[in-house]
Amino acid sequence: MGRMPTPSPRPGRPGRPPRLSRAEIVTTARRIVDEEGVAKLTMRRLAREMDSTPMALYHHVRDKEELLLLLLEDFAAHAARPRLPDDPRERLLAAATAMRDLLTQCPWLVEVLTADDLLAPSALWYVEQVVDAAVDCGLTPEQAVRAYRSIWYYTAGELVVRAAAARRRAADARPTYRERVFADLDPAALPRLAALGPRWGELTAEDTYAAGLRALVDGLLPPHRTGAPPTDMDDRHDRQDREDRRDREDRQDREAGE
Amino acid sequence: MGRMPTPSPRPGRPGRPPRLSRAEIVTTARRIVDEEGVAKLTMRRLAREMDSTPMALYHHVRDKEELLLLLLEDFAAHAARPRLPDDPRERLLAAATAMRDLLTQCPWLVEVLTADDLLAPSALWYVEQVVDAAVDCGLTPEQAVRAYRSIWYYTAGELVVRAAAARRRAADARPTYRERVFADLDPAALPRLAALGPRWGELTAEDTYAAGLRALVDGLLPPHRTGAPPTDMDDRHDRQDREDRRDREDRQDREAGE
DNA sequence: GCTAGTTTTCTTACATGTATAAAAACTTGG
DNA sequence: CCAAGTTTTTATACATGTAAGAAAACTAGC
Repeated sequence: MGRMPTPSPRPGRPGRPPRLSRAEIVTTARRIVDEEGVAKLTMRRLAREMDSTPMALYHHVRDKEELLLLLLEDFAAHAARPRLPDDPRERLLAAATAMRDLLTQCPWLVEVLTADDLLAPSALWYVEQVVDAAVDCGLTPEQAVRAYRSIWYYTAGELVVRAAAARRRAADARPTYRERVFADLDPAALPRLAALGPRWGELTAEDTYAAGLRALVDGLLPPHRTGAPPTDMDDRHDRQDREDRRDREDRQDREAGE
Repeated sequence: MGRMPTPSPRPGRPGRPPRLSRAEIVTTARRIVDEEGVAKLTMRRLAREMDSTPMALYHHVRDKEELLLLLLEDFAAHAARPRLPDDPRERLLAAATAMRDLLTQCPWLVEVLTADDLLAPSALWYVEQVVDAAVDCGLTPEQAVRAYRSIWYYTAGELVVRAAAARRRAADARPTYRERVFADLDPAALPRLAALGPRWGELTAEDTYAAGLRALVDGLLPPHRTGAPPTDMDDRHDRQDREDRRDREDRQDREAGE
């Protein structure tokens, strides 16, 4: 089929003019993933969809992993960035949560997560917000990076584990291993787990990301200096508005345009 | 080659007598991994090593993933379990750290981690210890399980990310993507990260597992109720002997036999 | 010994990611 | 128009996990 190779194939350029482009590849890949799931995205399928050959793709993309990373970049670039609270601690929590929400929507992420500890360039915005908020909470830049790393480990782990659990559930409920293991626990050797017994399943199904994140952040940041610890269990609405809030808002507004 | 199929092939059993066994498969697989790395462990190679065919393996093992899980089980079963401190908080930290140390030694783990949120049966001992310690710290069993899950996410994430980083380093230092991304950060959009700049690399190389774990546990457990925090930094020897300590020790001793 | 049933093994085949090398489609300089 | 150089595409090939089904090697009943 006659597709435009690319609006401007750079006229004076030597060599065979390209019929494919990274952008088109990513677009097509995304369409396949959106329509039929990431499992259907194979290099051959993608090539066929573009009236090309598998190996032609490899001149635009190093390997499939890079393709998935580009997919993530594309997704992150087009995602709306949330408005973050002013209080630095809440901002940190919100940024981390938003990052996690974003990544949860990317089914191809799991295969990329095991391959790169950082994310697509567009996702770095979230990293920046977390680090910045941590500094505003009183950490040094170095401590803030370490704090971010801990949060990232926690987040990445949650994503990987939950994605795996979902995949396993999808693969028509095979009662493998794990179920068998938990069926016959030795109460003498593992009393706590045996006592939990069948409830383990429902407990691990809970979404505890937010609670765990809060705990982690509690431990990472210097102690709260809010008024009365016992009474402010849910004072997440009272803005303390301590510092340079305006600066940050300006910055955010400028970048929020997508 | 004439190998014993298995000492006792259950004499009265109908059907073709097996030449392979799970145990032998796991043993051979482990040898290959130990000698030449997990990359060399393929179903074909494993079969050849046992004078068999790839598909014969599939009657003893559901798929390669289960094989890797069995490898982990084998490893965990033969690993020495550490003696844990008495203070429940320190015990929790020690158990989690020991678990992580164990898993760090399993190069095949990364491919399994994305597939199962729990581990081999033998590794459940660590889970039990963490949950038990958390309960001793004052959490309800439900809270303890949630706490364990948070710790597991953190631990799994760290393992996955670090393994990926190591793999990337091994694949002859290709300056892909990530490096390029961090080379040209926009200081206006990402001031914190840009300011870190080249130091990001060294900071992410640090091993901060212990610190992050401590922070997480700090946040997960109810506040410390030790007498004078500054003075008893290392009172891990003064047994508080609150509860059934003897029971636990007995239990531990019994199982410590490798 | 023969047949039926059962369990394990083997043969063949397919889809996948991707390495290697050849071919194609251009540009530029003669 | 032709030769050399450059970039993209194609053809072919290989290793991998594993599905499907045939074959082999045994036991029990006749």
